Amino acid sequence: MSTAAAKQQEPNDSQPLWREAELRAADAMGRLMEFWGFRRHMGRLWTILYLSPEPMTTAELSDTLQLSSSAVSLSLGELVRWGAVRKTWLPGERKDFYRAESNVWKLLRRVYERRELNLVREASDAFLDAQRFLDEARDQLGGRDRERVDYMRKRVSRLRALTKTGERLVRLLVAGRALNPADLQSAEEED
Amino acid sequence: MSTAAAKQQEPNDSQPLWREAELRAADAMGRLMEFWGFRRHMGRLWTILYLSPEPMTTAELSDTLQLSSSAVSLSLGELVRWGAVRKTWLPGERKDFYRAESNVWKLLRRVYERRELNLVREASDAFLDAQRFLDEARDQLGGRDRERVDYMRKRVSRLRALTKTGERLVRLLVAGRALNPADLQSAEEED
DNA sequence: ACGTCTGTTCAAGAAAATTTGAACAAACCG
DNA sequence: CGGTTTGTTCAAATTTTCTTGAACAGACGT
Repeated sequence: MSTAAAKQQEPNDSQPLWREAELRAADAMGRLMEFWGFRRHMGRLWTILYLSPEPMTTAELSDTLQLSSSAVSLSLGELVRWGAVRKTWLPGERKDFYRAESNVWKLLRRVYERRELNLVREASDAFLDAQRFLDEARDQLGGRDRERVDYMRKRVSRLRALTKTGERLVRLLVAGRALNPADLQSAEEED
Repeated sequence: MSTAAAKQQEPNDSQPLWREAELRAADAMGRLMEFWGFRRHMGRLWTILYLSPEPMTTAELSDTLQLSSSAVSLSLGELVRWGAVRKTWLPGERKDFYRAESNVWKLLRRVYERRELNLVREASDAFLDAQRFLDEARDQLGGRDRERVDYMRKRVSRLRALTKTGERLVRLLVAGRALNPADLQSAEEED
């Protein structure tokens, strides 16, 4: 009965007994996601879906988390774009239903592939740009200034090596291969 | 001459030739840091210091990046707390000088140890809490509702396993050991 | 075709964060 | 000491991000 009632938008006073547990888990995931650079609601919504044996509607979600329908629509749409949530339709129902993609590892790989890889590549390109500017400057300078530019060139190239290493690391992660930090450290030596 | 002049707060029009390169690199790192959840200025300041052969003063830094002295003080202080920048003093100088910690790997480890480890542990604890609430609820329910709670318990315990795995992963990273994603995936099975 | 039910988009309002100048404090010099 | 230089803290102001309600659009059943 309580299960069935939960399906309708039910008055705030008769929450299912497990609601508290649900919310705690959702909030924990929300904090993780927020820290990781996503909207906090994405983590919360995903968790509610992940904990539900049945696909849910936006109405149930906004009821559970006390969110406006537009907030749900926004974050849910983003989750769908990231492949973290799937739309499904139940026969005889007009509403959209949603279920969580439950393979978290797959999700992680996708995010790293689409987002982190980009990020690190852009940084790498920017360092390359910086190097070009330094090369230009070097040609016009001599003496102490040229020495200084040479120092900077070494440092920038080390930064670039770092991002390249990061790129490699993310690629390995995305490919599901083993990571060996020893490789990573090799890019660094003291001064 | 230009080198010496840069030491004083110099009028905006006579920038050293390498300034552009410096700024590009600094901005790239700023974006990385911001994405990683730090103040963007932390990345920029660190980079300027990292590219300088000599320790620098706050005045030089605020001049280079066009930041107010309070902004420099704030972000620089945070960098010092993270061990990413060191104060040094030059004989005969009253000002504080700063130099960048140049072992980036060491920095990464420190951040993961202090920040990410905490984060993941808190999430883990929250999931544990959620489990307790579910156990309580389970005792008071029967039939479909109990089944539903049991489903949720399985799922929450999978989330908890996930954060535990994350914790292990961060520990390995911090210890500089090899990471094997095969271990990580083991925590997951479809439904 | 019309009215109803769903979901999305948008712009205004609210909330949160960053930024800054000024006040304060501390160290140093003569 | 008194004055100067340097660094930090604070609260106000700005910017940015989030949130929401209302308008819009699409699909469906009658």
